[in-house]
Amino acid sequence: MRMKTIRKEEGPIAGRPVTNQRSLLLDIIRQANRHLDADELYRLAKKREPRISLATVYRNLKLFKELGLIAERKLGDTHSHYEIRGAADHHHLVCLGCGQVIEFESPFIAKATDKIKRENDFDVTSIQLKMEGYCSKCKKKMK
Amino acid sequence: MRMKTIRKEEGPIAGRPVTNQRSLLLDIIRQANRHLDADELYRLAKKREPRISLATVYRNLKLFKELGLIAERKLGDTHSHYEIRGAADHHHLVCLGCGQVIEFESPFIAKATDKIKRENDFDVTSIQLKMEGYCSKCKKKMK
DNA sequence: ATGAAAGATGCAAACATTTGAAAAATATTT
DNA sequence: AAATATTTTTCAAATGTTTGCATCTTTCAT
Repeated sequence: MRMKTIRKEEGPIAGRPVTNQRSLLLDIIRQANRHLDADELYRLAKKREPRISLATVYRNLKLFKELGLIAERKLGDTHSHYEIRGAADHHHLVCLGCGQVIEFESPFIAKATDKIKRENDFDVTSIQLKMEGYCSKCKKKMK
Repeated sequence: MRMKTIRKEEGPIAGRPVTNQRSLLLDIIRQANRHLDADELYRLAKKREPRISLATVYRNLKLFKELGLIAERKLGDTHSHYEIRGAADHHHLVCLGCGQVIEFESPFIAKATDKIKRENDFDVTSIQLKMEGYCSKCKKKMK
């Protein structure tokens, strides 16, 4: 029995060369059930592909994001985290006082997105919504 | 007639020391009717305050953002732009193919924000919403 | 299979932003 | 008005991310 050939259109990385580095990176992100940052991903990848470079990690993160496979999270000031993009998009509310992060979903946002897509005939591959401000505790402290 | 003393609570930079650098930076941002990036702001500020440092620019941009005075825009990959925050919040739709940026407002987003504020008793000082994807032209090109 | 073309990788360097620490400025208390 | 406490500024160094270029790999068409 012959192996079935995988044509490019069928793979998740549509129309792009499938390199070892590329599928390794996507594998790692898929199997990690958490937010990873670029450096964590780089160190995990090095275990199986020791010559991989950090630039390749960044370039592929950018590609995966553009293809809508992962979501980039910029919650703190210093660096981004990445995670597999599941069915429901969720967003973040960040308190500038104590740093707590509240995740939320919103049917209003989903509606807004649909409308935007329709009105502009756009194929939206990623949504980044972050609201910042002060939670009730931190509000009080500041008075 | 005596000059009226300005107490800190009355100024726009609530409860913070009003330094030359700080008010200069806010002035420049106010008078520029466009998105400025950190480096542009730095060079403009240097004309009036030659010893100002880039670190001060960044630290104050961060402060102004937290106070809700300006909005940070992360439209490209490389660096942020900043603008005075007007009455109506607007958001951005970025095409990853051709780079065009469409600004939009949405009552759905406003509703979502209100709800989030109420449900979490949060004081929201900034909203960053960016959608990325492919416009109708770029969609077709990719086939 | 083979060769040409397109695209990806690794390295090093550039760029953008954040941070620690000492000195300076501003605000508060006496 | 002086002394003290608080916050900001500057400089330099560290961190995080992007990019140019030469080389290598994958894909496509024969």
